[in-house]
Amino acid sequence: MTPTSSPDLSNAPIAAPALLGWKLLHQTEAGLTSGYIVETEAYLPDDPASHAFRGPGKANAPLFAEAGTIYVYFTYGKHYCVNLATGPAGNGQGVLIRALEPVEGIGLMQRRRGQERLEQLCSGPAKLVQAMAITKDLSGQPLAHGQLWLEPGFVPDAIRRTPRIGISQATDKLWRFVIAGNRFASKPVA
DNA sequence: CGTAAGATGAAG
DNA sequence: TTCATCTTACGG
Repeated sequence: MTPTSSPDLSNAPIAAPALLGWKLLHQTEAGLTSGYIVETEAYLPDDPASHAFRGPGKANAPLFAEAGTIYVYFTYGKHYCVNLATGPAGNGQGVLIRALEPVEGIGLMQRRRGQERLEQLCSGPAKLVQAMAITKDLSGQPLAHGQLWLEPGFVPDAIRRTPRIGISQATDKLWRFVIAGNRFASKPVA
């Protein structure tokens, strides 16, 4: 099976595993950084753990935009995380990008993170945002070549599903997707 | 208005 | 296990 030219973002639980293996790229003045997506989570409109659950607000509006819109949120007083909106416009759902396998701009990412080990560079939703220097300015914008965009990578041979990390509601749903055995995940799974 | 809790990470 | 440190949502 070969990668298609764009991932299926029609529905979060489909998009989340479909995004695994895709390369996420970010271009800044400092340089290009990129990595293969190795861990994602799906969030749905009627999902109490989702930022979209209580309807559109100031910060979460991009989740209700058309598929492929970038949603960057701030949390815990110091961290940013990045999502891609999925589903039709008006439907609040998306996929949280939780970990990357570093590919390009590794030196730049190491400097931004103050961290040498590749396994710790992008092994968490806020880590990869820091490594790639993704900012809230991108929230609400579409994926765009030369800014933040996706390119085909590889097709994972095995994907594991687990409960999502860091939530207190809907913990029974298996909406976290990880490439089996990948050592760049936030919490690797066999 | 005041306040609590949050899709986290790093240090102790 | 604790704490940093800010935004938003919700209660009074």
